[in-house]
Amino acid sequence: MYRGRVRTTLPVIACCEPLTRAPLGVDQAVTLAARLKALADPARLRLISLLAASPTGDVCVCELTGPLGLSQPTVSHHLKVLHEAGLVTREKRSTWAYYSVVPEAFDALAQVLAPPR
Amino acid sequence: MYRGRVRTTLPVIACCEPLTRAPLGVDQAVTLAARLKALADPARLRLISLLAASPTGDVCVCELTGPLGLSQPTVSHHLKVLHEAGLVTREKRSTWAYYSVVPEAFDALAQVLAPPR
DNA sequence: CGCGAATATTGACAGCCGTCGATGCGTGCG
DNA sequence: CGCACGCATCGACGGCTGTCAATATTCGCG
Repeated sequence: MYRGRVRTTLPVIACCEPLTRAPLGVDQAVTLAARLKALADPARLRLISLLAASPTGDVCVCELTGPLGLSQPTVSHHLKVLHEAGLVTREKRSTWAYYSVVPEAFDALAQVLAPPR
Repeated sequence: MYRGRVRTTLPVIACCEPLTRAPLGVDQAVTLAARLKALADPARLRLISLLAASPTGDVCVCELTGPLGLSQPTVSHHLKVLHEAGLVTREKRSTWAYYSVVPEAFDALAQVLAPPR
């Protein structure tokens, strides 16, 4: 069974060929599903878009709770999930935590989802 | 709140720009998350790859339960989820049901996930 | 040192999800 | 007609998940 969270941060660029090549092994499917699951949430998608839309490319948590309309612990939770999936990076500057997207991860995902032909 | 399944089949090609443009509205985020959530499961990812790997492009349910190691009801359930998300089509021929992938849907997803720059 | 601010962690709770066995439904065949 | 087969649906169950309030942690500053 594939149940059970993937705890450690996923390898920078994870898996596999275009998804529509060979019949995806169990392990690859689990890994890819974990990363997609991290994305498959409205709040996290909006977080990603907010990070990407920033001129500087990184945003501190305090600027994210407002636009999302979620509590600070919840935002921290979502950012942690995204971080563990290797989709964002965290940089702490004194008391503030600045998050930014990892373009390579999204590039890899886009290629995996590339349609046949 | 965004809770609650998206019941009807999603529009053939759903949303939005590259995800890394404008700060994604709530509705768009919910729609996109629904489609990603349909993909974010190991069994369903393997189903997709099995469908895509078929020479004819379509596979009947009876040929899918074996490779996946899941019961027939479970496989039917996953195919239903994929169908409601607009990721696969179903065609019934007498007693058999043949499923195939919808390339346009994956193309759209790949473009939405395209990284910044 | 001690306070305040920004985050992270914990605990709790309600709702969703993947899985299976049992059952229903439609179709072709003898 | 009646049976067998392929598939979908139902009901149930255990585990996971998103959310918040409360609390812990870390850091700068006076």
